Amino acid sequence: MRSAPQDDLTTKARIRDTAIRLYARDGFAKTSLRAIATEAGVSPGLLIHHFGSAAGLREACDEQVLGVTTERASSKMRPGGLKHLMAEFNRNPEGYTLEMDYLRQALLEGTATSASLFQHLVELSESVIRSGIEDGTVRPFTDVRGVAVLTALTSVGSLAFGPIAAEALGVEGDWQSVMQRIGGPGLELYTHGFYTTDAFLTAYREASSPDHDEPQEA
Amino acid sequence: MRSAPQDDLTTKARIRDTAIRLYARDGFAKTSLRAIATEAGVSPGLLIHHFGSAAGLREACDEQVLGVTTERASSKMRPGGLKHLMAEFNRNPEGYTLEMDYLRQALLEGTATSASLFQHLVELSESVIRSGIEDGTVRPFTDVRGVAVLTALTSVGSLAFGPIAAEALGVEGDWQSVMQRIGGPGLELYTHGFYTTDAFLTAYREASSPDHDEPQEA
DNA sequence: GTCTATATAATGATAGAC
DNA sequence: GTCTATCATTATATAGAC
Repeated sequence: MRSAPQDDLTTKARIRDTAIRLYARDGFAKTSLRAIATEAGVSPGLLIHHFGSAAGLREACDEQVLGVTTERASSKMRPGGLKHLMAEFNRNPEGYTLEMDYLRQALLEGTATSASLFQHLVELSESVIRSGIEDGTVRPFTDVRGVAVLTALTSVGSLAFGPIAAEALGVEGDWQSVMQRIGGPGLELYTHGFYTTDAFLTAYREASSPDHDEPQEA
Repeated sequence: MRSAPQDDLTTKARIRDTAIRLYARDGFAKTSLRAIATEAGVSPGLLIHHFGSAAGLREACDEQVLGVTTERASSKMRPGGLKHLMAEFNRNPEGYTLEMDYLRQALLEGTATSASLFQHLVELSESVIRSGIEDGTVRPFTDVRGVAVLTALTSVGSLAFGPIAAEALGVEGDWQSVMQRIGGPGLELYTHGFYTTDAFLTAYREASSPDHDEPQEA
């Protein structure tokens, strides 16, 4: 589906796609209009002509990437479709790298886009957890939203710091390799837990029980 | 211990501390020498005089923050001291915000510093897990390093995206609030697991058993 | 040690020819 | 639609006075 990204496109679209590629690779702050123009084989002024400003170009890129991603995600996101989506990702991880790398940079940049992205991820996690609790496959957590935020944090952490984690694991490559390596341990953790004892949890609960509402002082 | 950061310091040290504060608050890319100089009440040229270049100042700040942090961490990191460190953090979260915010920015920036930081975190996680396995409080995971990387990813994810997660949780404040809110759910997850059934884990293990070494094709 | 003044490079953006 | 030329701004860094 992305066989010929260079041809059969208007110059404007070609500029936008080049920008997405460079943004995804080098980040937003380090990617200048000149660099994009050179890479796309046009003059710097043309970018302004088409997109009005650097911010305008950035917006167009955001719109494109978010559009492609959410469309792809929602088309696979009917009940039980999450598994399907993960399977498709495993079948063809390369097909998702561009958008994922772009979203990674957006996350690291920390603007409104990333906040909205994280929000969506939490909502998704929460709905998955709730339906899991209903059909009995997921434990009935006392603070479902808290768990949703925690899993979302793990997800964005893996996305954002996958390249760094790859070094730590000694695997070459980027976050895809990390995802594959971490899938097993993660599933093990999510199935059997981490601790073999309730001691830590009960200690924590006692410390934060109503008669100790200031755990700092205990 | 940080009662009077402005007084009783050489001008050079005062510049450095001002830089750390601005870097921690606004990030490295968005903090210019001029901004630091103005905030410190000196001329821009003086920063160059003392630190040679912008990169030199940055290095001095890295060294200072990493020095303080690792010293503080290692002094508390004798066996079983992790709990002590967390308790101290809970007693006085504000005392750690400056260094944490700085490290957060370093992580988000994604340079060599952040890679080294992540490495340390993985090593720490792994040693904690291994000693936990030895004394029987932690499950004997098949891939200890994988679990260590996963927990490290969760940690840096929480640090890096705490402010964003705070919005999603509706709590005001930054990552400290998130940490406190997430502690309970995390402990619950780490004690009882996420799923109520082994089905997902066994399915995964069957899919990646030796006779299916290419799970994409299965 | 500290300042002022200036050099140099890179950025986003404008104007107008083609 | 596209380019060239230019401007204004901002950044780091230098030189030399005090």
